[in-house]
Amino acid sequence: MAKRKRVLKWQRDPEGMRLRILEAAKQEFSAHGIGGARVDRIAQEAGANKRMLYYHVGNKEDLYLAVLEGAYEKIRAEERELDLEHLAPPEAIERLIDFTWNYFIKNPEFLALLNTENLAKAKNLKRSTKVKSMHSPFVEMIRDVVRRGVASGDFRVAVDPVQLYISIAALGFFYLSNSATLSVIFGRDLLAKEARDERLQHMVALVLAALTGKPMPSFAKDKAPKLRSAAHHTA
Amino acid sequence: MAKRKRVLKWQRDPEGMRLRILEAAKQEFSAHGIGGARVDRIAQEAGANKRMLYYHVGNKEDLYLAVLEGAYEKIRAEERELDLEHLAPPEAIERLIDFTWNYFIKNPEFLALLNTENLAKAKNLKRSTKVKSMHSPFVEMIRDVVRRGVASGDFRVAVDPVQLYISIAALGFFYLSNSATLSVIFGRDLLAKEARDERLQHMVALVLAALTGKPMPSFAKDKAPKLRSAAHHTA
DNA sequence: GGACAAATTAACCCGTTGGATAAATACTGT
DNA sequence: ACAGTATTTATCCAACGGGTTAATTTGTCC
Repeated sequence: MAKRKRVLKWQRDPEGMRLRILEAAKQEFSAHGIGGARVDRIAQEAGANKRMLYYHVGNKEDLYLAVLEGAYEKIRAEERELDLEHLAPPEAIERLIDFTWNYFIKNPEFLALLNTENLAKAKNLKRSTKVKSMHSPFVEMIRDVVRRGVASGDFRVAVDPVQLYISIAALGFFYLSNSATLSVIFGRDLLAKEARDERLQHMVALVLAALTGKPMPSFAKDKAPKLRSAAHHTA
Repeated sequence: MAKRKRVLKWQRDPEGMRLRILEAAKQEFSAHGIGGARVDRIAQEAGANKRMLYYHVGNKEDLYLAVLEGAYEKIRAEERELDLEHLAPPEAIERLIDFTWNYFIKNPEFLALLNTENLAKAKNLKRSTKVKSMHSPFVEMIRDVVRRGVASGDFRVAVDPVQLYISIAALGFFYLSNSATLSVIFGRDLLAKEARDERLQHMVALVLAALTGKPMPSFAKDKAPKLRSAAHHTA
C-alpha cells in the first residue's frame, strides 16, 4: 500500500487526524482554559485545517468534552493497572500515593483540565454519561486496604476511603497544580527534582504516620539536606 | 448635602466606583478565568460604563492584576489576625486548619483566582512586586509551633513548616476547589454542611494523628452516621 | 455665577473568532 | 478506468470583544 503515483498533496488519515486534533485540543484547553482556547490554534497545532475539527469531532464545546472524557479514560485505565490487593497495607498506601503523584507529574494537562472543568462548575462533566460510568477502582481498593490494615493491626483507625482518597489526591494535586504561584511565594522552585522528591516523601510520611501511628523513618526534618528519591516508581 | 436642584443623571463617586469595579472584576475573573472574562460584563455588573474600567483601573490585564493583588492582600491581612503563639501546639495546628478551611469556604473566588493564575503559570504574580512583598506569616508561625511541639513532647517529629503549610492548605483547597467534579464522580454533594463538617474533622484528625502519634478521638469511620460540627470556628 | 478640572456617558472602531459554505482532491470498490 | 464518497482546502462572514475618541455632566474653587 501507499504506492503514490505522483506527488500527493496530502494523504488520507482520518484516525490519525482525529488523534492529532484531540491531542492538540488537549494541549490548548489545558494551557488556556475554555475561554482562552482558540480553535484556530488547535487546528494549526494539529497540522489540520480548521474545518477538520468540525468534521471529525465537532464544535469547540464538543472538542472540549472529548478531551475531558479522554483524560478521564486515560487515568481510569492506568488506575486499573494498579493492584493493591497483594501488598501489605502500608506498602499499598505508599504505592497508591506514589502512583497518584507520578501520574500527576506525568500528566500536567490533566490537572489543568480538572481545574478548568471545576471553574465551569462541572457542567460538562455532568452531561457526560461516559465519564459518569467510569468508576474509579480506587475507592474500593482503599476500602479493602484499610479493612485489611485494621485487621492486621497495621492501621489504628478505619478511615473513610473516600476521605482518604481525596486527601491523597489533594496532597499531590495542590502542590503540583499550584506550583507556579507557590514557587513565587516561597521563592523556591517546587518543581525541581529535589523538591519533588522531598514532597513525595513528606506525603507518604504524613499519611502513613497518621494511619499506622508509627513515626516514619524518613519524616523530613526542617529543610532536609538530601533525600533519596522514593523507592518504587510504579506508573 | 445632596440638595439636588434638578434630576441628576448621575453623581460622582470615584472611590466607590473603583471598588464596585474591582468587586465586579473579581467575580467575573473568578467565575470565568482570564480568557473567559468579559470586560463588558464587568462594567455592567459594576453599574458602570465600560470606559470607567480604563479610567479608574486600566485595561483587562491591569484589572486582573488588581484583583489578584487584592485577593492576596485580604488573606494576608486575615492571616495576621491569627496568633498561634498562645496555644498549645496541637490546638494551634487545629486552629490553623480550621482557619484555612473556613477562609477557603468563605472566599471561593480566592480559590478560583489562584487556579486561574496558575493556569497562566503565575506570570502576573511574578510581575507583582506588591504581592511578592507580602510574606505569609504562617511559615514562621508553623515553624515555631512545631518547635514547641517537639520540645514539649506533643509532636514526635520536626516537620518542614513549608511542607506542613502546603499540606494543610492542600487538604482543604483541593476538596473545595474540585468539589464540583468530585461531587459528580462520587455521587454525593461534597458542599453539603454535613459533608463539609466531616471533611474538616478528617483533615484535623489526619494531620494531628501524624504529628502527635496519638489516634484522634474522632477519626471518622467509614461513612460516619452523624458528626458534631467542628468545635472552634475561628475565622 | 462662571470657569476649570474631574468624572461619567455615548458612540464608534477594528481586529479577532467561532462557525459555515462550497469547491477541490484523494481514496475505494467495481 | 471511472463513479461515488470521504477527506481536505480555500474563503467568507456576522457577531463579538477589547479598547478608544469625543462629547456631556458634575463638583469646586474664586
